Amino acid sequence: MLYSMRESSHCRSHRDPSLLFSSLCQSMDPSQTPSSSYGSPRQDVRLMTLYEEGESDLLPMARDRCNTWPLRRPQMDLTNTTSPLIHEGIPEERDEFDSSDQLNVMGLSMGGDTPNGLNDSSAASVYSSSICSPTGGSTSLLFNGLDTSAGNKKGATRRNAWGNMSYADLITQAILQSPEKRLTLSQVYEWMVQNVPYFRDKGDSNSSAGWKPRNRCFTWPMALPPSVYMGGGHPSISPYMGYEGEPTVAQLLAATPSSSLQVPPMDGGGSIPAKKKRCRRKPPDQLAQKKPNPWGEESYSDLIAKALESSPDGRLKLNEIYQWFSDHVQYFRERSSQEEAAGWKNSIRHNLSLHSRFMRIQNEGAGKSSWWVINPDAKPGRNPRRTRATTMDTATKAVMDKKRRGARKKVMDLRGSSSALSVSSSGVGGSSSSILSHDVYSGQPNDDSLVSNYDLFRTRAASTSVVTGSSLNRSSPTLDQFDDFDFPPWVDSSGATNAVAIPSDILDRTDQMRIDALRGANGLPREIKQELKTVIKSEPGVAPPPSYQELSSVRGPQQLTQNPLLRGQLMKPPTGIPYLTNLNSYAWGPLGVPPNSCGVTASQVSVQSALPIDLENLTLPDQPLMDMDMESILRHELSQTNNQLNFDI
DNA sequence: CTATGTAAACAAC
DNA sequence: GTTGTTTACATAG
Repeated sequence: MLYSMRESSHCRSHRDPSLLFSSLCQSMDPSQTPSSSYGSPRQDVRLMTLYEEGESDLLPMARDRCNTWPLRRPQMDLTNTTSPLIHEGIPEERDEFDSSDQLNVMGLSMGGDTPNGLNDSSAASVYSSSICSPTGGSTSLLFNGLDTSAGNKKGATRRNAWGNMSYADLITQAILQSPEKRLTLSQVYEWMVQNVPYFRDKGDSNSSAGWKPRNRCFTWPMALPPSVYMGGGHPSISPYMGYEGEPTVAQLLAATPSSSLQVPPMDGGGSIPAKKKRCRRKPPDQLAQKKPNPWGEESYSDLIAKALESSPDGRLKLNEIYQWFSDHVQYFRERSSQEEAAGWKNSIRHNLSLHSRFMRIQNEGAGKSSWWVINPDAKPGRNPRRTRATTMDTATKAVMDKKRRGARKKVMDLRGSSSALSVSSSGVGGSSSSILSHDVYSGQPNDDSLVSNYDLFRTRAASTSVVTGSSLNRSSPTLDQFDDFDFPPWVDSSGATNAVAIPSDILDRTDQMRIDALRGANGLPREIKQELKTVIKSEPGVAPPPSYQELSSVRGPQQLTQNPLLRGQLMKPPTGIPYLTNLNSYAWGPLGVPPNSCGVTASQVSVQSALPIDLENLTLPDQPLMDMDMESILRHELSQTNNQLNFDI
């Protein structure tokens, strides 16, 4: 019961009345009181509403972290409380409460503001049955009239944050007051919100959170002093960020009802709160401002982009981005305290990670934060976000399944026709296209397929290992979603190599894909060159170079296509790499773009110049990425594995 | 439906 | 604690 507040309090609980109690109880955190709504949730001691209303002699115990009320007691058998059925009650509700007392206290604590009153001191604890609504499938909670509280009455020595009434009593009241003596779970919730001040304060519209307290919302303004951009001196700041004169959002918000701003009403009375109290909700008067955010029109990603663009190097570390926000946007400056900034900093990080518009470049040295840069291949304006795994699980996965079936069939056909599909590999560089950016996944070989596939498969592992190399262990647990994908034999289900291992030195040297290395391709250590020769000259099957998939698993597709640090002076053809000529011999176009550009090659080249040289060469395509098909992939792999396919089908 | 904002879990460092 | 990734959800358009 104590765990997974978020999970069990989600909408699921609305469908399962058995979760009512757990949900309700999980939502009870005595540390979350209105008076502490802007404090740290981890602060320990709180004054509860009731105490603030005159019973401060009954102070709660200080505790580290408690998501329920009351504390677990030793005699409780938690195994029986993890998912109590509603008709069973829960231990907390069974033992110590005097319903009459609670009701009286309840009436007192509610200050008489309950519309229907709570004067029925005979109300019993709730032991309800449930029936399914024939219409909406919503389950109604019925008060079945049993009063089992008689044997459990003890002194009313305990208080809840909302008063002395137990949940059972509250629910009882709710049900008894309903015309039909039955309520759906959501109606019970609503009743709570409307009739109990404590819950009213917790009536966050995020219904999945129930009354899970969210006592911090620093990203949407309260009624605060004027919030304006501080864009002066920064030409990248658009005029709207502005400056003076026009009424600010915050000013407009000053007259906003607190219910929409998560300002806890401390009066404990009267007003029926808005049902939806998501803190982001814009007050009506702000809708007319056409400012989607309290700081202005620009999104986080827009601002991040501005920050990066305003940087001399076009790159910033995370904390520098933070600082830019604070320095240039008053809204964020006004929320610079650690606690207040947590929200918008989180949003910044979220946006950085989420948008293909941004790229992370591993900084040198352990413990140093990365550089963030604008993805030079990002389209102007909006760029796609990564597709979420849920999408992957549904439509895309269906596409993948279809593709996979086709691939299997091809493999079987190939096997059947010949075990020796003779080597027709185009050589080391001939199969450099990434499976991750191949239409194997999307079936939409249009211009967007590269991006979309990248987005789709920019997992944590891929994206992290993209540039860092050494951070391969920083893998995403969500890679599990690919468990069902038949990785090629050289790639195990987690994306790592299997049948054909990546030479460890190659993996290790992906660390060289760092900002410093990106500044020039000259001066590569002699030993690396030698390794390069060794790898490249290796015979297939003896020391096969990593296939495109392997490298993709290390580098990811994005960094195959871009390296913003090579823009400008860095976007020049690599020089002084004579040993590349046989593999990297394309002519450079006038803009440093190889003539065989297929839309991604321009930045491919730039990346290659920044890679450890062996990796660059090993991934050089001498045919456009998009021209690869499954058959050529298979042929290539046959050529690289002594003509033995080892698909684990 | 998409874009965005917000919150949070989680992992690596 | 910071950084980074990801998921989930709410809201606006």
